[in-house]
Amino acid sequence: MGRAPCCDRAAVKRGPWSPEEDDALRDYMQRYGNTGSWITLPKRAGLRRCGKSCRLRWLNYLRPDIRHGGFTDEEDAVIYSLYSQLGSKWSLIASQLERRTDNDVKNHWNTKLKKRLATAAAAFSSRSSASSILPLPAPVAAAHPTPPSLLPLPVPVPVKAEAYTYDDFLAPDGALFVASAEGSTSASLSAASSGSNWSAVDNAATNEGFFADFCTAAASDLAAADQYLSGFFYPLDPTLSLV
DNA sequence: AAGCCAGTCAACCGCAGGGGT
DNA sequence: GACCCCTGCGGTTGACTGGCT
Repeated sequence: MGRAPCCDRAAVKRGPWSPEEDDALRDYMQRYGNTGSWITLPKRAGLRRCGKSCRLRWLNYLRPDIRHGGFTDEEDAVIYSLYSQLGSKWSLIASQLERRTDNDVKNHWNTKLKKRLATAAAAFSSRSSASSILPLPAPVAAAHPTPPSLLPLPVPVPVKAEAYTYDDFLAPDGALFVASAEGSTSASLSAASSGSNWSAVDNAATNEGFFADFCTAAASDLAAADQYLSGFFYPLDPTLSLV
């Protein structure tokens, strides 16, 4: 037996909102706010809509304090970094971006960022002299459990302006960082405990030692490594990993 | 000009979880 | 503890749009 629907589907309008409906909801929210429940709001506002639909319309579109589209490079950097750590926690990621909604961030990721990342990964895989030993999975393919130590996130997340370079992956003594965490799915924790703070590490480490292989391969092709890394993995502020 | 196709994004759906009883 | 109600979330769908043939 299925779950009871939240409203009478035959009695409510569905699909795109008309300007008149937008006006009605906006007027109501600006006059009274949602002092009751979303379920009862349509009746109070004179709308033939499901309460959930009203909530979504208001939160994702009509609310005055949100922006649509036009994601900046810095915002992209935050999204890449947080996705690499948190997976598809869109509301959490959106909360780290000023005036962005989870739906907007999710759409932006699915339509642009994910493809950009896959294209770059494929490009690196095909041109790297060491590509034969690189499994090169799509680095963002698998969402993984959120490390408890990463939460709660500071607001807003500080982000370095520049992207990673190969040098960022060298330990202070010049050794490759990942050499000490090869194959470990908790590489990010190792990074944190050793004073590093590379969000990319955890992401890459979820892929069966991919990152260790990558660094080994990259040692013979630094230019390719730089190109691959820059623009996709960004160092975060140390406090993010060391809560 | 018409048809096709890929990209974009608003909206829907079902589930999880919190709070109240 | 069990149940119900409601909100919030993430995955998915489908309408729309613009570019290409």
